Amino acid sequence: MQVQKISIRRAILEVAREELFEKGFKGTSMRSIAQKSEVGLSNIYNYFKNKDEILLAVIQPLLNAIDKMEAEHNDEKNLNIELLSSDAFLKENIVKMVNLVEGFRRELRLLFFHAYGSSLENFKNEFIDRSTRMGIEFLRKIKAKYPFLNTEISPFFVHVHCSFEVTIICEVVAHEELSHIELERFMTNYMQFSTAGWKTILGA
Amino acid sequence: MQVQKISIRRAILEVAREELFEKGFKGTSMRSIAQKSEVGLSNIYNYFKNKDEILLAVIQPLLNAIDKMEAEHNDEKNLNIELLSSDAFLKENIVKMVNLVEGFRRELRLLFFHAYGSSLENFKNEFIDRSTRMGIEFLRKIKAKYPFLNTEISPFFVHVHCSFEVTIICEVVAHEELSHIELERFMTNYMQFSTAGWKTILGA
Amino acid sequence: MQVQKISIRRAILEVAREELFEKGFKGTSMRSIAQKSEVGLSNIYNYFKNKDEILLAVIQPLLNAIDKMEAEHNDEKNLNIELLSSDAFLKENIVKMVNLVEGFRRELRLLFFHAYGSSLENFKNEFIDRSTRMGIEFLRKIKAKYPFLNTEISPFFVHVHCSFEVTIICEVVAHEELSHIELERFMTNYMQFSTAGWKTILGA
Amino acid sequence: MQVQKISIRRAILEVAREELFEKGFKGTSMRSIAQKSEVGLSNIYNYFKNKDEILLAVIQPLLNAIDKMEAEHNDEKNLNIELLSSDAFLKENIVKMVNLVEGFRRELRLLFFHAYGSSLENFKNEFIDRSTRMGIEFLRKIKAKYPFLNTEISPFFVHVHCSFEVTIICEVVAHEELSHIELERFMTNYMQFSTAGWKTILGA
DNA sequence: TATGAATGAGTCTTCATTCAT
DNA sequence: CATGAATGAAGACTCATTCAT
Repeated sequence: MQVQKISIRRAILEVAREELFEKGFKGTSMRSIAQKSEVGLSNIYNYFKNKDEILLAVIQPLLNAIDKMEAEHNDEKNLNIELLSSDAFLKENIVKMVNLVEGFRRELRLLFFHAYGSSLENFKNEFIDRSTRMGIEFLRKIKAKYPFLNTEISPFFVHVHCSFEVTIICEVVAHEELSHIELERFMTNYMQFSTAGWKTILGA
Repeated sequence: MQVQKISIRRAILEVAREELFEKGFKGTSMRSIAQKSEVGLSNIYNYFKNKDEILLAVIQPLLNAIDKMEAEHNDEKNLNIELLSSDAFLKENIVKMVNLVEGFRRELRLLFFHAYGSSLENFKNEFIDRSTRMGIEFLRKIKAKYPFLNTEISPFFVHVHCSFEVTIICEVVAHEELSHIELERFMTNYMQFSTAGWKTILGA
Repeated sequence: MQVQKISIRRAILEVAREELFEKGFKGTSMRSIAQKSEVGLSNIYNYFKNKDEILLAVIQPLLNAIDKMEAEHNDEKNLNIELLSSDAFLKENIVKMVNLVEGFRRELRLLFFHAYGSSLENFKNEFIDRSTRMGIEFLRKIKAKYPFLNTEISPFFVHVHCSFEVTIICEVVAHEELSHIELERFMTNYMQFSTAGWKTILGA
Repeated sequence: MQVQKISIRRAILEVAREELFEKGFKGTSMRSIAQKSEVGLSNIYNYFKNKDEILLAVIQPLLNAIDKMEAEHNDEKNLNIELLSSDAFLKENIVKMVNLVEGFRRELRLLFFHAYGSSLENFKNEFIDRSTRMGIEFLRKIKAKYPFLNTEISPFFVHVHCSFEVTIICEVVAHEELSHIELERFMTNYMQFSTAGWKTILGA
């Protein structure tokens, strides 16, 4: 019973994953999930409240990974000026992002590009807003620790910067064909660009 | 006669504009346009071939403005290293973008966020790709003119950079509430950031 | 005025011909005729009562040719037993048919295959019925002239035979790719077949 | 449950049959089927993928019968010259056809005359083509067995002959009013006609 | 004569979800 | 827990024809 229940749930999810990845949220129909998973259409509703919840379940692992990343990012130990402008720090960040992409490419594509019509439709913006708040808070704390820094930075600039980071993720997700070497070159360019930028802005 | 025809076309378009701005392409139904404009549903098809064409008509002014911007941007006279790293040049660019946003905020929102299902669904990506090609070409020419420059820049970085610019537009579009002064501050920050970044990368 | 009227009528017809030949009666829309002939949609109704009448006008030349053929076929001078079973007579008939096809291939295709929805939808059957009546009458007369003949022939057989002749037309129409030589061979076969058949049946 | 499903499917089919027989494929609307069968319009789509599939279901018994006839017709044991020119063989064939008509009159009318717009639109031609291929093959084999026969028969004549057979079916279908006795007389005539024809052609 | 505008009924199909059993 | 049946609103688009001017 319990066992079977789990196996059916899994069957539904496996099929739903493929369908969602392939056709996006709107393009995926409950019917097709039912047929391909060989679970009765209405029975699906015994396992998931609605289509949206299926999407959530499919995306959940990615959501967890993102949460984890956010938590780490927000860690107090990062409150360090040397870290901030060091290549290592930046590199760590970007590598994290790339890892995320490589671990969850299809989920990210679904979440960022094909969640139209679902409750996650605005996830990207919400994520950016969350990051922005954290970024501003971070600047506040840094200022407290290193008073000589210029932190009179436009909150909207922080916002846009967070949006940039998501943009990078999106672009890497979208360009599956990128070779590893091309990605390396990009990262080098971006790090130089970004480090120089931040140094100038912070007056560090 | 002629007058009336135009007036009805206008009536349809006005209603369609509102509907599209409000509910996006998919969310807008021909029925609702017909009802609200008090034009017979089938009669609409005497004025527009299909729903997509209505969207096109609504978006056209924006499309024209974008074309114009692209053309200017691509102008040969910009092939100048001093311009490139000058605040003035950058500022001009960003101001153009902001103007575009202020003139076509709702159209841009429609085009970039709610064109799902229409022929303009991929406009953003196509625009970025176009910009990328132009950007790479620009770097090639600049290199020819100033051989000492480092232009070994990852094409994907150029791509991402173009994507950044679109991101800025999107963010400004999305944040209607931004005060002019906050916008100014953002622009200052961004220009510093960006100029420093490009200088470093180009080794200029 | 009068001149122009005729020229417009002609313009409509020319376009309609193409459209009808290409897409059949149902597939041809008044709108497309209007657009391609550059005549106002509603103006067409000043020249033709409705879509059906356009079809009639297009088909008219063929209808005339068929009428003429029917008239000849029914000519008293054919009331001759030697003619009946002679190759020459048969050959004449079949050659007439082939000529008809070569002169009006597209019209025939339209009339026989793509008149669905029009008043000519049943032309084929009506034509066959007419031919049948004539055929039966012919047999009656022949019997009067040559009493020894067996003319106790099933009326339905006559009907089917007429249907066969139309079938031949249809098949020749449909197989545009037939070489002349292949057609000749077919005609030889058919004439042998048919002559032998009729001789046996008539007991001649 | 299972019972009801079948009963509803049957209800739909019964109504659809009548409608299709009465008004043809194009003339039959899903709406009318829904209303007359008292099944929700969209519910119909739980039983049939689309209108075409309903037609298929209605026609299926006929299709099976035709398949069976084709298979028998193609049987090796028919490869016999005596059979070929014997009345018995011909009679068997034609009787089969007449039986088919009497068993499936309305289906045949639907299939041959009113399937416009469906996937069976070209069934008649496809059937004739299939028969033609079989006929030509048959002649080839017969020639191998009886080398003295003239089998230099125009492929197009074979084609037309197959078309004739279908024509007979069509005509019998169309003339419901035919008495049995009239049909018998027709068959006698046709057999005489046809036997004489083939004998002459084959030089047998 | 000519035109643009209008009509209105019509087409098939899709979908997430719920209900009764 | 499972199922088949049902729902009902919604979707875009087509067409021959007529009307008012």
